[in-house]
Amino acid sequence: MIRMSKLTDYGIVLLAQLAVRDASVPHTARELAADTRLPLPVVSKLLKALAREGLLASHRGAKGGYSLARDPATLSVAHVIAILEGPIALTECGAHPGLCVQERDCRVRAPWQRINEVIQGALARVTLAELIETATPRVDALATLPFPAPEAAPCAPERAR
Amino acid sequence: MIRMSKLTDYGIVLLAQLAVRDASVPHTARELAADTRLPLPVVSKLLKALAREGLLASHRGAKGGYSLARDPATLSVAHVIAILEGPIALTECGAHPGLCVQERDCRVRAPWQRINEVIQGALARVTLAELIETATPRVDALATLPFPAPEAAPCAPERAR
DNA sequence: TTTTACAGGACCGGCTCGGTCCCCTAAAGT
DNA sequence: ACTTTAGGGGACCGAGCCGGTCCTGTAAAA
Repeated sequence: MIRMSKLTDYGIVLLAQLAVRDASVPHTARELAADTRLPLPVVSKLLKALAREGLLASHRGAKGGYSLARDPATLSVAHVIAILEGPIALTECGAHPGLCVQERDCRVRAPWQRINEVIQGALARVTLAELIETATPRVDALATLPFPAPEAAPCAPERAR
Repeated sequence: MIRMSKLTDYGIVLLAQLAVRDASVPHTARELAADTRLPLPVVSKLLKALAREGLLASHRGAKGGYSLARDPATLSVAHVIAILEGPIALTECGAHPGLCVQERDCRVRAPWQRINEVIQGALARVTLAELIETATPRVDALATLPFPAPEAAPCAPERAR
């Protein structure tokens, strides 16, 4: 359903949790698992990946744990997603060009690319810092959207398939 | 990778194909399969679903086939996606509230909802008619984006995981 | 030198996705 | 009427990925 994987979601939750905690001391996987009520092995795996990718700094041994490697204000959601689950693209051809038989002369390819850019852009403009602001910021920003509004979308169905 | 399913992608391609062809006569699944180079059974299944959902009009029997049930200019991509793969939501809790243990007191829930709305909005503003315009329209529209730009996203990695 | 905690794997069951097949019914043509 | 065309609605199925577990290192602190 145009979902990102749960793992990625968890990863962001973990980063948010770290951003909220005392930054001067590392936090263990166990701790974060408890905070977020996620299974420890999963948390562990995620933290390792995030550390490997440079988003977290890891500290081994007793009194070890993980801490944010950068300012939450400079870390975009898009970045995290890209790291955790690869390039952001709704369509196959967006992520891995050259696999689709009809890529040449596909009538809808170009517009999809643009849609992808829009989504990528939207995600790139949200920082970890913003995610953890409790007050919902700037609701009016939603009013401004790219693409013209043809008739304000009569499209809010439920389930399907 | 924040993908929609191939089926959905195909569905949109099929709609686009129909929008491009002569609207005064129905087109068969076989025809459309040939046009799009997609396997016939898949095309068939998709067309059935789209017809059932009211996006296409179906005509049985000899000289039968499918035709668009509405003006391409009034059909949003978001609508098609919603029909073909359910509610648009990046996170589980967006589509099916009440399943996540940490939904209460989840620190990042609200912002995600807003991100979902942005994406939903972006998709809602693209019509089938726009998808098939060959000339790429309005590149400058991308400049205007919701959410502030913290540092214009240094995040275009490749692969991962 | 013992304990704590990360590093890096392998591994695995289940579910969904992409794809196929089959039998039925409706509409045209003859 | 009967045959042909083409959609309607299923069931079905294999492969792949996803979410989750586990185990064996190794580094750092006490």
